Amino acid sequence: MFDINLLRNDLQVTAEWMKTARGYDIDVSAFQALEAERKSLQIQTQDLQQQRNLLSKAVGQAKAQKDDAKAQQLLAEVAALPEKVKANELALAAVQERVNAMLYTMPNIPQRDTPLGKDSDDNVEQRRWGTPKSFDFTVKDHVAIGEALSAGNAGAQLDFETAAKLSGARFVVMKGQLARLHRALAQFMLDTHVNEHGFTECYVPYIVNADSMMGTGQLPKFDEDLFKVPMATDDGVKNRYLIPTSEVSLTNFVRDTMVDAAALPLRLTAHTPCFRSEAGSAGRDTRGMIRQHQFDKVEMVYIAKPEESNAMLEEMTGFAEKILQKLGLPYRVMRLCTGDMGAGATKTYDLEVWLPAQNTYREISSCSNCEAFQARRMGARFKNAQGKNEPVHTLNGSGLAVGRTLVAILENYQNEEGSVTIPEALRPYMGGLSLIK
RNA sequence: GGAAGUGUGGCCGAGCGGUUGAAGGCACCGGUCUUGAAAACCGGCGAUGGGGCAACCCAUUCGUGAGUUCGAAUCUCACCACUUCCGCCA
Repeated sequence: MFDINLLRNDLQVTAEWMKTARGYDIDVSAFQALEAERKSLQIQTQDLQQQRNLLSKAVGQAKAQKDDAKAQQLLAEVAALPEKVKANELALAAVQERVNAMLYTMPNIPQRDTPLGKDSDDNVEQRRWGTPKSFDFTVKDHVAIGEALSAGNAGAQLDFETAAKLSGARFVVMKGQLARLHRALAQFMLDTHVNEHGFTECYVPYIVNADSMMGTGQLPKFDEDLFKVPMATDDGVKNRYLIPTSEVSLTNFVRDTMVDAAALPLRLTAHTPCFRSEAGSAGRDTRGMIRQHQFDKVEMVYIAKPEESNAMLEEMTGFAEKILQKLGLPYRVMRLCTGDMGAGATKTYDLEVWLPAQNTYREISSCSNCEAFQARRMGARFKNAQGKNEPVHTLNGSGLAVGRTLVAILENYQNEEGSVTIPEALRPYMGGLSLIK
């Protein structure tokens, strides 16, 4: 949720930056009018409430003193008040509702040093690691490689046809060693984060309620990207939602809680499937495993103190890079420009892995500092050094997207005769196997 | 699915329709004592929002939402969550 104090205290400057960075128009005069209305209504309402409270207390006192005449007189005096109070309360709630709707639908404010830009073309490269291998044969893409690998009498190791029969487009079936490689990747990532990076491994629900989706910002604005699960309750059917990322489950751990300051930063990780309807991306990446309705991801979430959150973003990004390094996959780190950042983020690094068949780098991880945006929505706070309650900062990043990592391994480690070499780091997870063929 | 019960501040826990934001305890902060610490003792201590330059004042808040009432933590209804027992079950 957008910080209302930025609008109250620094409206012009905030509006200008939001326009420049997000192309988002804050209606300055509408906000000021709404604030003025809220203010006068609130003062008026509270004044009426006070009158009612004082008179009611007096009634109690009179009755305690057995002064019935006085009590009757006071009762006559209050009689008209409750109705007025009620009317004012309703009007105030309506105005506050409008203010909230505004704050809940606004994207977060990017950090000031964010590179300006329209889309991914304007992202700024920070560094590269590894050198793309040169092949002395024509490289195949992961689809061709995987479909040519045999799982014996079960058919191809990578099977989109069967997946389409079962579920439709944008799903995949993996079999045999490829399925095992997929599992191995998730195990390897999780183990690395837990054993070397100090994360707590978590198992989390894949279906969450609307409050959780609201907390991390998927709702109310991005409803159409979510898969809904109608669940019967005593008063009808209510939607729950399949998680589009375990960021939702992990970050909402701290919803409505006072987090112990001494416990910060919290480093949480989980391996889960992610479900995305991919509404509006018809025609993009239709071939292969790059863009699916269901994919696995190992997620990293931090709950941090405000003063350390940017440093934690660097740390988290480094941990994601570590996975790629261990797998020997060339990548580059991009600082996202204003136009390419997600709505909740103030600062984001994307990791892009080299895909030889596409002859380009493709996103495999995204690490963001959301600052207090989600924490304000969630009511996640801690006691700061001054003893005041303050929203925590939340960060999330992929560490990594498992499906896309599998794609990168198939393509970068392919051999001329169609086999795929298994990176050293994964062999312990593959029973010592060094080659898929 | 059936039955019963519970939901109060950072945590535990008391609470009669009336000056109850709510006893008590823990934790925390300040102080006394001590070479230092602990213990003991004294004092302070919820949150959110609003008004005010400020001292301060006001409103809201006892799972959530409606309702009864001049007045609700307390009464009524609905919902949510949790606990226990029974049934079913990977």
